[in-house]
Amino acid sequence: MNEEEQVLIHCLYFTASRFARNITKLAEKTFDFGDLAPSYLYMIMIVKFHPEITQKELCHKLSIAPSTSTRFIDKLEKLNLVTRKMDGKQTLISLTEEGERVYLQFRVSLKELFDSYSEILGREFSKDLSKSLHEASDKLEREL
Amino acid sequence: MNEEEQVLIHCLYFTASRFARNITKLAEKTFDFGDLAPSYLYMIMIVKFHPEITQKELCHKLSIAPSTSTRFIDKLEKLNLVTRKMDGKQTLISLTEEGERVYLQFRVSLKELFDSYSEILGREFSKDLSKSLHEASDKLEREL
DNA sequence: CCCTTTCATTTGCATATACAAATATAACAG
DNA sequence: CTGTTATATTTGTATATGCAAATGAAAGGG
Repeated sequence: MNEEEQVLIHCLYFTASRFARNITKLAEKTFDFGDLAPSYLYMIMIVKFHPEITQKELCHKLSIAPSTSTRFIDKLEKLNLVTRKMDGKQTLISLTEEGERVYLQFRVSLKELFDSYSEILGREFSKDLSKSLHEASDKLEREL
Repeated sequence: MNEEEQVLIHCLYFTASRFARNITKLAEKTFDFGDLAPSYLYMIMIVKFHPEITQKELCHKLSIAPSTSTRFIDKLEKLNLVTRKMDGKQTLISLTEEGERVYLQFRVSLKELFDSYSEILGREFSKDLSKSLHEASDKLEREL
């Protein structure tokens, strides 16, 4: 194996970005929610489990920047999937009924996605990889 | 552990995107090349190892879309780091002398980045994770 | 040699995402 | 109660990235 390949295989930044692109492609194929990209659906899920969650908390749970969350919520609100409620400095987010419906569909798609990559990568391997990524993110976030 | 956390930890799409965001942040802190984002540097490295590589081959090695490669090369050419040579349908890319210099600096930064995440995540863990991601990407690309 | 098909690159357009600056609101010190 | 400080959100702006359509160039059939 030559030097180039060594670097490409061992650089976590490179392998992680590449893998994220590939799995995003798979997710986009699997989730068919019109113009809703996969990441919006995770936001919907978090809100489902935490009605009246603050925007800040949402950012934290999704590991996204506040500005990104503003734009996500703008879009979801326009689509009538969530509602904003101002509360002092904070903004509280909840699902609408339509949002609840989308959530249910999302759970079905999520299962499809899971089956889809499990078939390609192996069920155990996928599970372990996901767990490793989760832990690694937690550690990085603590340090950054 | 509740249902939400289960999903967030076990969905490879979610954990992978999140981790990619986090490690990108670290990479951007480490690589200080003015307005050159990390991904450009990988392109420079590939070209370093394969002078006169075709654009198509570059896309393949980096797992990026052709349009993305066009824009990357536009920028690198403008910065005088690579040259384009048209050859029939194809375009051949090579490094300029300035590009070679940037490559050398990049290698130093790459080592820093490696040390940086190794310290947070552990050397072996990082290596294994990177290898897993590499293999998983290969498998996904074969299927998609 | 022209016409059609094929392949590589580019361009137009759209989206996710971030950072920094601006804004809005609350909290606190005196 | 007022001025300052701290915190949450939004807005302006920029970049990476992709898809689909357009372009350009070669290759092959007649």
